[in-house]
Amino acid sequence: MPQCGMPAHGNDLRQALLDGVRDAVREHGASALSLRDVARRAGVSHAAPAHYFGSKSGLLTAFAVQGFSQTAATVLEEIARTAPNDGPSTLAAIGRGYVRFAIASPSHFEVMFRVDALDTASPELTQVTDATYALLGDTIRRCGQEGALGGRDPALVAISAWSLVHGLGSLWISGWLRGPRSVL
Amino acid sequence: MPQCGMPAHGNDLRQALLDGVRDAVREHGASALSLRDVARRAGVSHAAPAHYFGSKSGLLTAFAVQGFSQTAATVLEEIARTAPNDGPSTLAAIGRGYVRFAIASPSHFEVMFRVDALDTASPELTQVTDATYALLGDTIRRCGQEGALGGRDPALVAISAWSLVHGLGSLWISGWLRGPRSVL
DNA sequence: TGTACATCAGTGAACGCGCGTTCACTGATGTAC
DNA sequence: TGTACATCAGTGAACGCGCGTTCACTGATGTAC
Repeated sequence: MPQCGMPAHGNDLRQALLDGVRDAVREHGASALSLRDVARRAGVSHAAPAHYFGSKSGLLTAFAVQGFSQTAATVLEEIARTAPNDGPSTLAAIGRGYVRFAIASPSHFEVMFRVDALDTASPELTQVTDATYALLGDTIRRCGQEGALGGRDPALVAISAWSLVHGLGSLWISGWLRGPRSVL
Repeated sequence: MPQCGMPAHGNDLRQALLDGVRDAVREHGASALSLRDVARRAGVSHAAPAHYFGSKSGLLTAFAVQGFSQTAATVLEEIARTAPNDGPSTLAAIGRGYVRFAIASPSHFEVMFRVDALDTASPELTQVTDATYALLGDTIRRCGQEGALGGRDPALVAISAWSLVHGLGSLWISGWLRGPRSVL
């Protein structure tokens, strides 16, 4: 936390800028995001973000990386509080964690899948997405070993499971499942 | 179709502008879409879109309306070629149609769910989304009447079914299920 | 303790750009008589 | 057939704006001696 009344510095400012992205996306949507707005929210000059993140896509990529690792953390948390510890229970826990994160952090979730706005070549991004999704693959493989897939293709199970929770998170965020225009 | 070499007129131009949106979104993503680029693609002055659609959000809303009615058309087509005609088969056909449309028309699919860029108050939009999603509700109600829900809450079945196909379409479009960065 | 120097986080002014919208207009088309 | 008029789709110039990026700089902090 920055000292009271003082601008943030160092890692504080880095985090303050990422928080600015989160708030700006929540308020105006990811399409309308601007570096200058983010800098304004963090209370620094509009050139500061470039100093830390190089460019707008660098900032968004760092924000997406944060989102993926928070997703992993939420998922692991959900697994940890789950019993029994078998494959299908773990898979269900992953799903709950994924949706919980999407609903709790819609700005992150939205930017994470705005592929056209990210530096997809970023090693940090590659690493964190690989780590996050390895969890899913491992768990489904475990389900297979435990005979819980009933002969289904593990890859299809993975795609189905992921689609279900990803769609649920997306629809919730875009508002079709709640509010006055809810269709259900 | 406009005559060869001549600029489009009337409904032709309207359609040419919508086609311009489709191509621009496909090439640069929905975030980067500009009225001027769309007009350039349609071969008209940059003030022409305003003449037909009033504003940028008017253009995007018209594009989303087109997307929703094409979704409905694809779904109906898929239902028509399906036998038998019972609730569950129809539900599966709706899912296939939905995903088929998303993959065939990624630009439309993307804009349809960019809620923050649309005139959500538009009566045309309200009407076409209501009509599209009524199909889902009706079919699930039919499944219930046929005893095919096994006592499940119809609303939850609807959300699950929609989440599954929506997530599949979204993930496919954003590229996580295909290409060199495919995680599966 | 004091002096000189290096570092570097963050500044602020400047740049050129493409944007969405507005508006008076043009010129082709259709209608009335 | 010819003339006068109305319509309106689309033009093009102009507007003010906020944007992302660049860059020489400042000034606080830390280190060497």
